[in-house]
Amino acid sequence: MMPTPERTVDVPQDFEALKAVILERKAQLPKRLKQVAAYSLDNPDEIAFGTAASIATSADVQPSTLVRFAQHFGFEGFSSLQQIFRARLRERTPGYEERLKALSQNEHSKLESGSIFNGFVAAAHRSLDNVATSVDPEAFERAVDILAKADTIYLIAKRRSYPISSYMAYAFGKLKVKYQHVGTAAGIDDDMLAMATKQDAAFAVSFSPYASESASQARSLASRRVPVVSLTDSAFSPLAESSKVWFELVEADHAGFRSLSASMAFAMALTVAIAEKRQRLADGGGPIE
Amino acid sequence: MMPTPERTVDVPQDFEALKAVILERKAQLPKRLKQVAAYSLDNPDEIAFGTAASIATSADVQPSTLVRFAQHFGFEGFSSLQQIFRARLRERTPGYEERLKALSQNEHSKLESGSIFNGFVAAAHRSLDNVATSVDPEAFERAVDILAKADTIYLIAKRRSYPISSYMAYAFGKLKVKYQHVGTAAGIDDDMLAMATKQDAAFAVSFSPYASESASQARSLASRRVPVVSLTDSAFSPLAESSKVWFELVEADHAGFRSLSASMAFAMALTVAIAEKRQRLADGGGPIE
DNA sequence: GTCGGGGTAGAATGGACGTTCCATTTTCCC
DNA sequence: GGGAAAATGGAACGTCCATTCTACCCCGAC
Repeated sequence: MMPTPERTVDVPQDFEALKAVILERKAQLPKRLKQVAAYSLDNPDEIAFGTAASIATSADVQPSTLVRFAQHFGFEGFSSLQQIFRARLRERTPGYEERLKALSQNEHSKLESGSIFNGFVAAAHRSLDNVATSVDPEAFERAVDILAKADTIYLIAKRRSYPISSYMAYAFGKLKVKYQHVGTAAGIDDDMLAMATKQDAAFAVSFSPYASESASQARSLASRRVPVVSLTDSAFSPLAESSKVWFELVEADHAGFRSLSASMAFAMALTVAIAEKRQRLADGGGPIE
Repeated sequence: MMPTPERTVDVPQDFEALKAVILERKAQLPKRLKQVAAYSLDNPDEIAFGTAASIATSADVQPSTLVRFAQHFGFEGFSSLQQIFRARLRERTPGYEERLKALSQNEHSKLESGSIFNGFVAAAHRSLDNVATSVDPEAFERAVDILAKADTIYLIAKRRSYPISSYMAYAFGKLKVKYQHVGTAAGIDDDMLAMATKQDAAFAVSFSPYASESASQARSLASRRVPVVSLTDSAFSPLAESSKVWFELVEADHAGFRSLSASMAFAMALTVAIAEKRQRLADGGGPIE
């Protein structure tokens, strides 16, 4: 009989390790065990809370298969494997709602401004969460493509959107990407835009209530076949119709003041992605490929 | 005998509701049940995962007390109360690390720009998390106080910080707070600042590498007893020494590009808090109180 | 002082749980 | 195609669980 104690050393001790091991050995697992492997990674919460019997039914295997599965990975039985799944829920970093709730319970009661501060942080978190799922990566790729190929990038933004374009202007400067910042000094904007050609491109940002200037400038550029990429907050935005690619980005708000965090993160990502693509186009733009 | 069905209507169905009910009735609970109430709110995870026996030991009561506790709140038995605690963990919004990990597993492999995008969103989240804990609410309160009492607020920011002050300028305009935006057109800045008096105040933003102008402007204002509030990224910032209140805010970065999300959220909160305090000062500034 | 009733502890109970075992089926190698 | 080894299904088992029940205790009312 083989002594058991030494086996315990390489048993996964946390969920990530377990997941890695399962994934690694999944292919070589027998049919039923593979079934359990798939189920366990797809429904970790069920494993954490369910009973062997209920999980077995749900995964369409026998309870004994669960035990064998656990033992295959070095656990003593199903129960000890289940501990890993429970620990995962215990230790999971709490959602920011909870973190901020905890925060506001501590600080907010002390000082009124604290709640304002927490409110904006929370709104920013929500916005970022939203943008992470709502931006279509393919559209993003197309936008990067258009702007990376442009000779000069025209940045169009007024009022609330202006901080975004001014960041991009700063970053483009650092990254040596040719740009024109439209919206700075009134009057010369249209003259500036009149010089744009098909070889250029524009990036326009406008949120409701839409600045009519931005819309008409975008329209004018589009009519002269200058490609326009835009960032706005609604499909009905006047910018959308003039744009080759456009992104809908709804910022969360606190007390009616909309966050800019998601737009900012988007702008940074776009800026860096453009610069990076330019780099590659410049390097690979020669004879090869 | 009283029919049971109607009792089920006011049984708490989620953790928040349960918590509220427990808190509400806690004071009037018998000794042992109060003990359980305290334990359950302090160790919700234990309730979720433990067995009645283990929880009873840990809370230093009898298992039967747990059952009575559950029944006191309208549950059929301890197990159904436990479901509430389990659901709480199940439905807890996952940490954004997990969300983004999941996201990047889907999208990133498809498109390279996706990873840039996700990276910036993640950096922004991290920044926000950091700022939520690092900003001292009392310092924030003092900053609000100084700036709310100022006649004119001078906004000082260059380069990377400029988008932040330009947002504040926009918002102050909307909120009818008198301000001067320093850093727009070169040359007239110092003339503008020369007009500042003790009745005014300044808000300066500068991150490393610090713009020497911003530092010297802040120093000049401070020497003339114009109160300065500043936002910077290090205790060694030249701004700190000139400031009555200053905030250290370290932004997370992705690929070397620092986020602006936390600074932006901070700026928004400060702006709105100032405006709100001004409102109150104006209203309550009269005879009463 | 004792009576009554809510509160509690702890043993009793019945059911469900994880696990084990073995007969059967499947897989793969000779 | 036969046979051994691995994999599987399903029943059996002993344990531990949540719950119930009953006796006891405490504490205020009369």
